[in-house]
Amino acid sequence: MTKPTPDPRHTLTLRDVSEASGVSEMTVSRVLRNRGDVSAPTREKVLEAARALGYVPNKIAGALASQRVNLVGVVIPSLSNMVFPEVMTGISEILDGTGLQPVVGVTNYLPDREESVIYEMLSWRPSGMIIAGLEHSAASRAMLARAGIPIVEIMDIDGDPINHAVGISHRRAGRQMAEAIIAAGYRKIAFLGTQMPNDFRAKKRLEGFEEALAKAGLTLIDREYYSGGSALLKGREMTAAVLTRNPDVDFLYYSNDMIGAGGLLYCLAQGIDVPGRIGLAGFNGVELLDGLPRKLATMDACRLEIGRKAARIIADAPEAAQVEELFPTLEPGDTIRKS
Amino acid sequence: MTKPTPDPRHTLTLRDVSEASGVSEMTVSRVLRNRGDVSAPTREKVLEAARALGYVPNKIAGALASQRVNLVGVVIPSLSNMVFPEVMTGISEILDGTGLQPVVGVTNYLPDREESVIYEMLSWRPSGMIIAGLEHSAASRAMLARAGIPIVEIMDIDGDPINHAVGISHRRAGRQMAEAIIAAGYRKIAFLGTQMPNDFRAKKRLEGFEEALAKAGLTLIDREYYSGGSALLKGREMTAAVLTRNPDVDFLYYSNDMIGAGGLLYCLAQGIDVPGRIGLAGFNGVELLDGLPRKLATMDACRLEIGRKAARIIADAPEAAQVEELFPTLEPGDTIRKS
DNA sequence: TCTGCTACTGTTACCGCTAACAGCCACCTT
DNA sequence: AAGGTGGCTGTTAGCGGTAACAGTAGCAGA
Repeated sequence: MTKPTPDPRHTLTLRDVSEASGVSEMTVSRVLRNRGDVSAPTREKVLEAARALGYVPNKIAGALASQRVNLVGVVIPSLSNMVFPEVMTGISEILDGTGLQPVVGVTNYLPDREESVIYEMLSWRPSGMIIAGLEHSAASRAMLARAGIPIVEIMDIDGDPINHAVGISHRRAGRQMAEAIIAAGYRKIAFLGTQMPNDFRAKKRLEGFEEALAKAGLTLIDREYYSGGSALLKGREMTAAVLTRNPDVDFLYYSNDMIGAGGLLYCLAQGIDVPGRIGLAGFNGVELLDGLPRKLATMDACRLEIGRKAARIIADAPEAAQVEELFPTLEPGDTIRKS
Repeated sequence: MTKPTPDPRHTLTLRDVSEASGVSEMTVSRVLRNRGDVSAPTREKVLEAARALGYVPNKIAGALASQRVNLVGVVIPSLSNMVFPEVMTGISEILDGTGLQPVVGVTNYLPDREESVIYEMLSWRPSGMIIAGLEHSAASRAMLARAGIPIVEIMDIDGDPINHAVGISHRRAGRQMAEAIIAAGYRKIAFLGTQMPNDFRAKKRLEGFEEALAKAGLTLIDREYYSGGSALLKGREMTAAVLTRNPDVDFLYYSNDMIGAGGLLYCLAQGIDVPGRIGLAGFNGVELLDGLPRKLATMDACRLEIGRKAARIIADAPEAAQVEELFPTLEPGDTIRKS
């Protein structure tokens, strides 16, 4: 319970260290950054003084003078989604070796908020930006395009990137899942997903899904949306609703694993034969699924790898814009009949 | 797929806007910050020019000149924990109205990493710092103490804060849970938790728990630790292991809800009578629990409120150090016998 | 002995913005 | 008419570092 400032003096600057060690500020700066030649004894003296004083460099001044900022902005829609923390892990993993540091901004799926987060971040002149999705306001795109730094849009590649992009085709992912379901013999298929008008990737998956259904002469026999609340619980509730409305449905396609898991638990509790009577599938490949009584069919979104590749692009800052497509694998689990 | 810099010129500065609008840089600065008196026509002209050019202010220069940084450092052990995203929500909620902005740093429960994250953050001279836990290296404590900004340690209050603190007593939480369990008539109690040597809060809960057991003349009849992997799955596995070793155990106390949920699913699948034959309890009150077939007993850690209060302290920057204790409520759910 | 080079340290001029203060003008006031 | 007074705009001097360049000393080679 000490006071925050035990020492009444001003915050320390290079000058303080310089005076304490008897060399110029420039030499102190060199020692602290490990740049240029400094004799061993001087270096020792300086480090000693800096340590004794508890000096912490001022990066604001440093960045202004050197025109270099070791920050990478990362803009994502949500932290509670389970998927973005994993992307962050991939990013940190790569950035850790480069002296670059990620700074996270959260948009809550709101375009306005995204715009202000981007603006705020750019005003700190980061070395690069990583942003989820390809859909941004015109102003956001313009800001990013003229920032003069590498921009990487992640998660999705179905669209026109500002600069670089790393992700999967959600449209294709939806299509693939539909094809697998149809091949397994299911015909009365329902969709259950988020209401969120701004979850463009879920929307694209559904588009691809319906496209493939149409090609097989099928249409969704029901759809159910939710927003907010406990995803697991919503999964149960929505599943109950669909099964009541359409007792003859034979497949439930969920827009994410969490609600899929809720649905699975519900079906099992009802004693429904899964995957015989009803099949289930989600999307994402969250590790949570490993602990369920039965393994939910899903598709891995390559989150870790997306984070890694995006960070690598920022670190390398290649001249030419690149688009890296990753290919998610369909994991049939135990909730789709073996055809 | 445009190039990142459509315009070959240097990045824009106040001077560019000033020239474009025919007024001094100072006036532009005033308009852009909404500070001081500027005539309506001038303001219009400046805003127009800034918008047309796509000017984004340089906060680095601004911060250096004004000695004010609208950043709040938030240091947490992990993002995938489910608990910290909620704390972040509380923080953002309050900070949103103040012009302050949170910047997250993740330590992965490593003291060394915590130290460097703190150092890095302080070097940006934030307006305040929010840090999880009371246990930090001597160097970390020293840096924070002499930073001259409000420091709020969150989650825990069993210890000696550097400055402010907001949290619950985990020792007391453990004790309370033990008392409830004993009161319900359980006697053969086992603990299942994380191995993590640096999860001090889980450790304190266990201490409090054992303390209360001891007072009733009981000791844990078994304990099982894990690290890494899917918590839900680990919960199943550990539960199986404990039940095999000690078929007569009658209560399983989990260090978090996720493994508790795994244990619950396992017990239900085995047809074990919960809470008759075996009782279960976790810790945290994660919303996931709402979707389980049966509601797991738990204790709410007040995460949202902790985030809010911490942010409020930073925003108000009170002179006197304050310690705010919150009191978690025990939610018996359906997995403890009604005594 | 003088030159040239290397190893080390210091000096100067900013980086882009803002605090503080200094005008200037129109309009009152007395 | 002299002296406020407020509204608006500009000037100056940094903020705390770093790039670029300028010494200085010591030593090897010619």
